[in-house]
Amino acid sequence: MSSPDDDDLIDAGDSRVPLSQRAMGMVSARADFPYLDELNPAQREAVEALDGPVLMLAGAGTGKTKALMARIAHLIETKKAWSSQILAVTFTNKAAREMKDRLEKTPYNQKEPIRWMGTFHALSAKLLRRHAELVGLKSNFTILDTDDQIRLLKQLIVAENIDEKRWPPRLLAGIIDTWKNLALTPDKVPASEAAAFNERGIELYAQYQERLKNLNATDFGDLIMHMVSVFQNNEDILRGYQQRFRYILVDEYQDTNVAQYMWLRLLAGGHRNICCVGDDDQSIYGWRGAEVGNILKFEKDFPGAKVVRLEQNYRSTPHILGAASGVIRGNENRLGKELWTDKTDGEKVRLIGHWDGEEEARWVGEEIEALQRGTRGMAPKSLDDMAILVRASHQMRAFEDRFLTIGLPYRVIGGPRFYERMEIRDAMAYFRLAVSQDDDLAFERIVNTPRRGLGDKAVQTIQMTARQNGVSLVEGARICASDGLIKGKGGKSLGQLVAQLDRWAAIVHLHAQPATDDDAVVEDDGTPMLNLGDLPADLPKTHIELAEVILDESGYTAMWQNDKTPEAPGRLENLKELVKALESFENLQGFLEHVSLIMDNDSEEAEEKVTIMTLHAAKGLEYPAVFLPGWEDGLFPSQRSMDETGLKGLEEERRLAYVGITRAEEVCTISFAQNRLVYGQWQSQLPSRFIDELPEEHVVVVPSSSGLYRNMSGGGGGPSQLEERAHRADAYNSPGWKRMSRKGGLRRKSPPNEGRNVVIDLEAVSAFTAGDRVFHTKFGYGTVMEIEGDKLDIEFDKAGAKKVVAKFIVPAAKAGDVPF
DNA sequence: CTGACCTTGTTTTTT
DNA sequence: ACAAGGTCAG
Repeated sequence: MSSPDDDDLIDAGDSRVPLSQRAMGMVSARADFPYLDELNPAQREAVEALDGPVLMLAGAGTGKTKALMARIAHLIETKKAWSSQILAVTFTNKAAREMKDRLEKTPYNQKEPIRWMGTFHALSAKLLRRHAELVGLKSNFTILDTDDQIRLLKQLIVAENIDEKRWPPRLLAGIIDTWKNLALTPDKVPASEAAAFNERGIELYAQYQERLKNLNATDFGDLIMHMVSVFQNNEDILRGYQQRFRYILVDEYQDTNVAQYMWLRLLAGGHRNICCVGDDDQSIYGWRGAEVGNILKFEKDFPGAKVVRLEQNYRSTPHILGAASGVIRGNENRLGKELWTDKTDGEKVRLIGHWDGEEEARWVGEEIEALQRGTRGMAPKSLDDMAILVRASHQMRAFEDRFLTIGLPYRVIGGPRFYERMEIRDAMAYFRLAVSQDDDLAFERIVNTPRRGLGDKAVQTIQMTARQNGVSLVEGARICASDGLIKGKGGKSLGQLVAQLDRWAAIVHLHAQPATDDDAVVEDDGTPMLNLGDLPADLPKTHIELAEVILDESGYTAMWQNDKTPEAPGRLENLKELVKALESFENLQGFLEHVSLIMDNDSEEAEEKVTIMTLHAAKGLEYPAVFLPGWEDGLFPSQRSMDETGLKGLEEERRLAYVGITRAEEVCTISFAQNRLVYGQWQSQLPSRFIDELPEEHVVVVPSSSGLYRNMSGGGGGPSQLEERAHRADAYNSPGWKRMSRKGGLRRKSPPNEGRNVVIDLEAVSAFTAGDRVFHTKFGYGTVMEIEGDKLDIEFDKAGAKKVVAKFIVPAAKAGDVPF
């Protein structure tokens, strides 16, 4: 296990603190600090204001990372601080890694890297491991993810005999999270909050915390909240860290929640050398506890704070900036900032209305191909330079379907993360058990995976036995197996499992060696250096081999090898990748400790692809060409957001629109559809109110094939906006539309423009006859058995029999070709 | 214990 | 429409 004190507060770094006074005299000629010359005046101001609180209001694309890097360089070059005295906080591992990479590339890269650079959670975990006992944990506590958290809550709810229907674990998890985001321990939850979920909620919260303590575990929220408690209740410890971290840098400050804010305030409390970088106009995570208020009241919280605005944008054309500014101007609650640029040329933001979502997707596909060829006098663009940003992930489907049929390569960002995948979590549960047999959650997860004939009943018996004897589930299982409490096949396989667990644990024990505390919060690249020469030859020699053995012996690998579903090969592939990831760690323990906090899977693909993702996922990214589809009231701004949080919600949606537009460098295309399939029902849509807010002089309306959207207005403000919207709504009440919608009825399967589709479908169907060999992008190869209407009955080689709409099918011979 | 049905709730997502 | 999660019969 790690030695938590190895670089504690009073390390060498602190005893030879470079006194600021001494350093001050040396800051004079700029020639000493050439990186300052690369900055614009605002950036330089932010960089040179090293002492005292600073708020860097950095608009989209204004070079805030550059300024941050320069600031770190400046802190070190002016000898204000050693790198070990700088605390740099980010929200995502990606941001932390990026910062680290970029810093390494600067010529001012310090001899030693900034060790205290990482996410709130990673840094908190690192700190909490040193002080775990103060909140009733051991230093090797495990960090549960959301899935574990919910399963635990579910157990609690069931144990308490509470109706699961009325109080779903997910809901309770959400409420507890909210409280934790506010740094409210169970004893501090105010009565007013309690009313929201009945007193029972607090009770359950307290029980849940108790249970976590017993499991020696934390959830994500705990990491921050526990550290706030530690700081609040232990002045000496707090003072130690205040002294150690002489300079604090915070990225994406607008995303901090209350608990994180307290965390920062406590740490910055002494010297007040805190520099927060953020953009109130890009605060889009209010729904998960982020407090825009934190950034809005910075000056009040840190009196005498210097506020620097970075407003020169290096990313987008003037029209794109103009459109974005026009939209964001609609928000009341903002500090105020206006982006500007040196650039002079560039196209206007394009706006187009479509008949329905399908047509929208088709049009975007064509536009992408046009951009690829080079259009409107622009040089050809790579697919990597284009992105489609949607409000909700279900919007992606239409694009995926379309791109699949025309063979346009795309990548979807988002979706389940690597370590959230079932197979990865299962494998990890095995590893966790090998390392610690006390891990009840892990045991529950894998006890019947692969199938061992141990269902609910058996698990209940094990749980009862464990509880009666006051031991872990593994011990309980051991008793059940040996005492024959579980009979037959199940009992036998349970005995086997326990024996295997013992064997793996023994091997882990053999491998055990004095571990070194690794300080790389961002990433660990320690190479495995095991010295296990004295192990019997047939035993796995490294943790990597052990992992393979575990997956093999448990039958887990075999389970997927025998699985016929098309996902199975991918899952096996993921398992291989997981084992490979072990290489960067010294042992299983080290791996497990870090994986919950740092494992991402952004593997770089070689092929050029269009990116499809949500607006949220796009924050911080930029693309030469951006498509913003689905700008329809109710979808964007989202109805739910407005219903739940009213004006606040609407303003956050507007910021989302701002984020979307400002992702674009050269080409920005906004679109909406007049009809959309919502929860299986056709709905007629109104263009988004944000469209009215786009200044006319920065927008050009593109004629669409359905031609229903004619008069584009500038949003002049005032009552005319409503009029305009109503006026445009007329387009949807045209005789043609009325006829369509009446004909469409409620049960129609095809969209209101059925005529066109039927033709296509029939064409598509007629291309096949029974017995044809065909290909489908998701199900693979198969044989046509029968034709029913526009659907084909296909017996897929891997995926079995399925009915598929003909247009998704390609003759096997030219798989990948466009079907029409 | 498992597979076939039925009910339910559908924004955004990190750690 | 559709996926996920729960229920219930074999």
